[in-house]
Amino acid sequence: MFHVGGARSALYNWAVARQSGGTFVLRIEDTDAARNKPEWIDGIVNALSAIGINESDPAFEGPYFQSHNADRHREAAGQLHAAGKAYFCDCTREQVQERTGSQQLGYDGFCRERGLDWEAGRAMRFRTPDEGETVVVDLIRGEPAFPNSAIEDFVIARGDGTPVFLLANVVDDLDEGVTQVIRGEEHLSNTPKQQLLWEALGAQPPVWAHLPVIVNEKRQKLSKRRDKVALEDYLAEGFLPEAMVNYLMLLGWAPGDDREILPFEELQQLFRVENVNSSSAFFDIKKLTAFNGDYIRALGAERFAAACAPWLAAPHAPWRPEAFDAAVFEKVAPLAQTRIAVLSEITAQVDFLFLDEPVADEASWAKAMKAGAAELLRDVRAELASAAWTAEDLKTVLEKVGAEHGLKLGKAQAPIRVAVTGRTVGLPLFESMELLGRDRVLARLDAAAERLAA
RNA sequence: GCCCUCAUCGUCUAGUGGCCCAGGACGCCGCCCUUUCAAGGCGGUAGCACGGGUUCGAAUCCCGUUGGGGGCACCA
Repeated sequence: MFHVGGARSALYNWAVARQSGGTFVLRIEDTDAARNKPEWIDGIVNALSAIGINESDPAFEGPYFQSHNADRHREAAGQLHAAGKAYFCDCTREQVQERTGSQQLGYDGFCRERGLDWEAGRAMRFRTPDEGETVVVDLIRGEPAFPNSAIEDFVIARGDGTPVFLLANVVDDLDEGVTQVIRGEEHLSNTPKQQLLWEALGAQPPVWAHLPVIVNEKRQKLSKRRDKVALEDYLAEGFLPEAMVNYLMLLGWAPGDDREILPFEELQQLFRVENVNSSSAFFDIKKLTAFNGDYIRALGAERFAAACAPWLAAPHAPWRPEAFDAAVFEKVAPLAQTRIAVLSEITAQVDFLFLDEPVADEASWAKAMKAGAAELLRDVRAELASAAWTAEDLKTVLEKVGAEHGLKLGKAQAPIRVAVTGRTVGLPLFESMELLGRDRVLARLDAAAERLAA
């Protein structure tokens, strides 16, 4: 699963990398090799590729697993210990809490001067400065300063000797020559720790850019558990990658002029990390949907048909596969194109053309089949039996019969529409009837009349 | 509890001391167009969290208050 927040970070990184001639590094950040599954990389690479971040591009570096660099992580831990910048500690959580008398206070530095040697079960802690402050250079937030006294001697290697994520990340970034890190705001508090590590390892920390988190309607950070956050899910539902990319780029940043719908190429050039907003942003599915509708309407006939294809076949399509007629679809496609905002909606727009019987939408039926509907249906049916069969002719017929019943076209078409398409709203009626053909239209009118009589 | 951070229409944002009695977009409402529904066109609704400063002048700078978010693991 690829998180939309991750997609936005990736897009921003990608834009910066391509602007500067740098590279975008894809790394699966998990220090535990046992947990690394090759499918993860495939899934993420596919998701990135779907939004235009291609593995084959020279700006793309990786992908690889962090755990593959485990030896280097250990080496760095050893280096820190040898330099006296880290020490071993055998305290348990309970012991620390007992000494400090608090669950909130962090580690008390008990083992700092004990000179413990490595032994299974002893963690390695980094010796943080007692005074001064650590200043983080952040392109989005300025230079937040963290008092060193508030940073406890944190663990950098576990009791089994394996380095933790915090250290592993620094070592990898350092080895790869990373100079700029664009990541989520949730990492900001850990940044001073990482910077201390960079410095202890004798290197210059990178410049950071901590993006505001993406939140739900309750203003909480989007989470897998309660929110729909998988990029793949949105794509699978019929959001176009281009629309998603456009929307994501604008979540926390704006090009500056009043334009919003822009191709990625242009957004990429206009993008400036330092102009990214610092406050959290709400993931607004309504606006995403509006963007998507825009992108759908801009599609050429061929691309639109191709985009719809998955929804016109099993398992999405409710009709028998052999009932689908591509030529018919091609004719109504332009009419349907302005009526859907998400591709999955195409099915309900055209289903009456391919279903043996139109769907029975009871609300529509109740709304349209009022008093007089039966008579109208009967008279229209009689005229239609011999009328010329073009949309224009059909309209003329209905206008005429409607007038005889004292109805304007808008009112008269309603029962016919429900009888023929099953719904009160949908594609233009006469064009639909023309495509459906006389036999099927008459049969449906008969069926409706029958139901009305019962 | 401690540390960090954020604050412009409901939402995403423009705005970096006068161009702003705040602009755009989504949403919502209305009108036009119209065979329904859309699309399209036109119009409307709605905001600088609060309180103090600084300044001739503040959405913009400073301080405070309130409210929100994130982090503080031998998780990543």
